[in-house]
Amino acid sequence: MPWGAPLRSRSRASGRGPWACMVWSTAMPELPEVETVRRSLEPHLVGRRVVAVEARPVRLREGIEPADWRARIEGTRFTALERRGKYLIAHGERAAALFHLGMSGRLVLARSQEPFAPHTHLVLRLEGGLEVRFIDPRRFGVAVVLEPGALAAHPSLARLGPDPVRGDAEGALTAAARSRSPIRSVLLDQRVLAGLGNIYANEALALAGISPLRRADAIAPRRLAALAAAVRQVLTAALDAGGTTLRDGGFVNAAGDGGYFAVKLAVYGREGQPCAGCGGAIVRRVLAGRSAFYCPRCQR
DNA sequence: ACTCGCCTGTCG
DNA sequence: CGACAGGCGAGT
Repeated sequence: MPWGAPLRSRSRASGRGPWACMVWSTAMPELPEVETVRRSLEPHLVGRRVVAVEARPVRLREGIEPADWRARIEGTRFTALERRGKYLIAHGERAAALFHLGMSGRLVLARSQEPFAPHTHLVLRLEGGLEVRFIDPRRFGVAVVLEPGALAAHPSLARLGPDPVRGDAEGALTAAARSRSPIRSVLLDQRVLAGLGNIYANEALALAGISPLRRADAIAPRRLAALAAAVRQVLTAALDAGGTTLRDGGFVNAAGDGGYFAVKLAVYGREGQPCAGCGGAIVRRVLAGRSAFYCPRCQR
C-alpha cells in the first residue's frame, strides 16, 4: 500500500454521523478521557485474539509500520489494557501495542462491516466480529508495537511521573515546586504528574485559586497541597462524567443515548465570561505558547 | 525556559 | 485566507 493511501472500508464511508456501533471519542484526550476509553475498550479487548491487522503506513508522532503490526500483533491475544498517563498499552502474549491519542486521536470499537471514518490509520480485527480502529486526523498520536520487554525502556513511558489520581500528587508537586517555571508549566510536565493537559491544568488552578502564571517556587506548601487536591478533584469529577466534551459530540454511542455529560468548565475556553466566584471577566493569556485561562481576581 | 515543527479541521 | 487548537520532542 503506497504512502498516504487511505484504508478503504468494505462498504463506503458515509462521512460523519453514527457510523460505528460503539464509538468513544474525545476532542482533547487527557487522563479522564483516556481512562474512559480504557474502561470502554477493556472488556472487548482483553482475552480476545487479533485475527487480522490493517495498517496504513502513516507518519504519526511515533508511526505505524504495517509490517510490524502484522508480524507481531496478528494472532496475538490481548491480556490487559493499561493506562499510564495519557498512554494506553494493550498487552499481548508476544507483543504490546502502545497508543497515545495526541490531540485528535480516537480508539473506536466497531463491527467490521461498518464503514471507516476518515483518517482511520489502523484496524485490529478481533475474534468475535468486533474491531478496534485508531483514527487520528492530526496525527499527533502514537500507535506503535513493541516487544513486551521494550516497554520499560520506551523513553516516553520511562519519564512519566506518578498518576495524579492514584499516586502521590502532593509529593510530586512539592518536589517539582523548586522550579522557577510558571505553575501551569509544572502541571503540564508529564515527568511531574502524568495525565494533565491544558484543560485540566487550568481548571485545577482555578479550583485552587492559584494563577497559572505564578512561579512554582513562590507557592506556599499549604497551597501546593490544595493544588494537589484540586488536581485530583477535577480529574475525578471528569472521570465520573466520562470525560470532557468540547465542540464535537465527544463520547457518543450509536444509539445516541449518551450516558455521558460534559464536564462543566470553570475557566477553560471562557475568555471574557464572568467568573463564577467574583463575576469578573475571565482572562486568556498565552503562556509558553498555549492559552492560559484564569480569573485575575480569584487566582493569585 | 523558551520557540518551533508536526498535522488538519474549524472558525472569523 | 490566516489564526488557532495543543501534546510532545527537538533545538537553541
